[in-house]
Amino acid sequence: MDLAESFLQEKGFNGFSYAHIATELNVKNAAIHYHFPTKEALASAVIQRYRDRFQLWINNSRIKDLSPQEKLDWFFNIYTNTRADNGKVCLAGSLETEFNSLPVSLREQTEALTKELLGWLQTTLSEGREAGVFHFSGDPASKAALILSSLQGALQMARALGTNKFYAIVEQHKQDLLR
Amino acid sequence: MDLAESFLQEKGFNGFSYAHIATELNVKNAAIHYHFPTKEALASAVIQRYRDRFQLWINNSRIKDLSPQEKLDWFFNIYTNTRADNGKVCLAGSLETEFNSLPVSLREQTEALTKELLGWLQTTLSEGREAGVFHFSGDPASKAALILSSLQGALQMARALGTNKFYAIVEQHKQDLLR
DNA sequence: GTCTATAGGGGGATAGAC
DNA sequence: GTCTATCCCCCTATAGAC
Repeated sequence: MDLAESFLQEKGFNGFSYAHIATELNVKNAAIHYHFPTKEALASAVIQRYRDRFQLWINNSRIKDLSPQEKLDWFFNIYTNTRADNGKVCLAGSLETEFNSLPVSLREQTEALTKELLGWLQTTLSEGREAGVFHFSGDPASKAALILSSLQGALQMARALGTNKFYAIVEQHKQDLLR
Repeated sequence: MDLAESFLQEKGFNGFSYAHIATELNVKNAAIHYHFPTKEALASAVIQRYRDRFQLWINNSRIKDLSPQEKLDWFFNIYTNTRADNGKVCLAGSLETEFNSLPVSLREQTEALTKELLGWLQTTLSEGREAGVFHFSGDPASKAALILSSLQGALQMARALGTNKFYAIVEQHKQDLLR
């Protein structure tokens, strides 16, 4: 599952195969089919684990008790680390790009994951604006979608233009919010 | 080339085949190989045409003489129309997601396309800020990258969450700039 | 739980007739 | 310039031995 998750973020759903994983593990691809009968089942398990992990994080007091700025920094750092890790992209973004060729169960998982990321970000932005540390007009849901879409796009753009472009975008978001 | 361009934006480079195009045209795939010997050559021609088209647009007085706000609206409308057209995504975003599995010539084309989009957007943002109609702090290059990355991500996100989410992001960008 | 072997499909690309 | 026919590779998935 670790390898599948990495491949999903590095090559996309259509870009990796049982053979890639099997080779890395020094087993045959039939061994993987024993644990995950279909590629769809494998990817679904990976996304579910990813969602569970995020829920564990945001419900843990280590994150829950942070200030809005610290929460936002923590969130941005997830993406910075994703970029640093072999130029991976956001799991949600990767799946959305291939959405049209995805099995239905994976589309649902992708939708659920994206909504969970957006929901947490929206709440954090609301808290920060009420506390007077974030400044933006309009609906927190829209601002959250703007930021998440930009982070997804920034990780992709960094593949063509380099990591510095990604950093510039993150810094611009901070400036826009803290103005 | 029209079909290849559509497929690139709907299914990605690895998501379409000669057979798909041939079927639509009621010809055999060998006929396409006569005009474009490799898939790489076909995609490269499509991207080049896309770049040339964009250059024609921005150098045409119909766009060149618009106000900064009108230019930005025109640019946003390109993406709105892309979304309305079968849920396509940005060509640059599509290619960046599959960047790791792309032939070198296509990586270079992707990089060039992205830089051209960013360059025009940066210039337009600069003009608008100098004219006092756009408000943002920091480097126009960073703000341009933020907006472009968000538009790319928004088209992808709309596949999972619907067109309204895309509209909300565009409106939020306008509010952020015109505040 | 992993192996060998293989079925069955799709893909990019080419040869040679017309 | 398009056709038929085919090659060869990679893919997902399965059957059955161990």
